[in-house]
Amino acid sequence: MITGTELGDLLGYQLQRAYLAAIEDVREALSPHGLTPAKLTALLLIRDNPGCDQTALGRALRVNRSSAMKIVNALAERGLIERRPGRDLRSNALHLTAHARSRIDAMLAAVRASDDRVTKLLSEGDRGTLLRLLTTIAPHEPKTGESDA
Amino acid sequence: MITGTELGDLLGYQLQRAYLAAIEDVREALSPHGLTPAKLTALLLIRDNPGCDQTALGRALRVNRSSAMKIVNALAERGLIERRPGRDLRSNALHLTAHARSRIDAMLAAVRASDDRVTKLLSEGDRGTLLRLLTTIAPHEPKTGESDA
DNA sequence: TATTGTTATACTCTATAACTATA
DNA sequence: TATAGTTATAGAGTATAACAATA
Repeated sequence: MITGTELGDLLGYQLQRAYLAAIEDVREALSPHGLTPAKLTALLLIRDNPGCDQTALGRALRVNRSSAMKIVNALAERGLIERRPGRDLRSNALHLTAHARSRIDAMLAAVRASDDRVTKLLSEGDRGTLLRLLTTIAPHEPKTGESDA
Repeated sequence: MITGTELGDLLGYQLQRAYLAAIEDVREALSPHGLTPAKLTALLLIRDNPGCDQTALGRALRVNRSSAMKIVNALAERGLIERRPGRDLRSNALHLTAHARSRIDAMLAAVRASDDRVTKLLSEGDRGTLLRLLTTIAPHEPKTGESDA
């Protein structure tokens, strides 16, 4: 196996390696549920913000309206969300279906089990520290706005 | 801005957010050098493993031979690496060009500056801790092997 | 038989741009 | 004029599958 001596000291590089390990694990963990990690994220955002529109969802996911629509379409096709009339005639209000509500706990359990596998070499304290440091790097704040046309 | 209450406690989710923040920054930092982060990683791996072949490079990058070739082609087209005769008539030995050697320090400086920007809210000690925890999650070991046909 | 490089092809994700219907 | 949703199209990155040359 070839390696890079200098690479290991680069924080961005280690961040990517850890991210790739985590995404691979969680993708596999969610595949029996028929969802990708990104689609579950969208589902959770809709659950926590019932009635939000597609544009706001896209902003939270950091994708543009066109990409947000593909995700919403996929979730709607699977019967996990529905588009209801929105605050005006242009916008949709997104809501979970009863079917999604009955399945979302199992999906979250799969994600938590994946988190545990990925961090199995860390102590409980280290996990908390890691979560804190990562949250410092990418806080939960509104960002610039969409770069749409 | 909509947010997910439960999302912030998921380590994989925070890992992704931090990774996306970092990759966006470093991609911009490297764009004046005409390289993506993945291509600089390949360049560093070749520098640290002169004479390696494309298959070994692909394994280190966790992509298959076909994808590795695209990266090698891109670096060769930019005059940063060259294919020399390898250990047998099937394989290439990859080497940096003098041109790459003259530029790689500036590229690394750009990456380190990006690392600093991304972690600007962390103390020096926190940066070391983060690097250690991330390395624990994804150690530098040989993995399974390529899933090629 | 297995391996290296290569090519062709397809799939996923995302972006840009334009259109429509509202506001 | 601006906004929400939609559609068509294109680009980047990756994967699979096959082939030729070599081992």
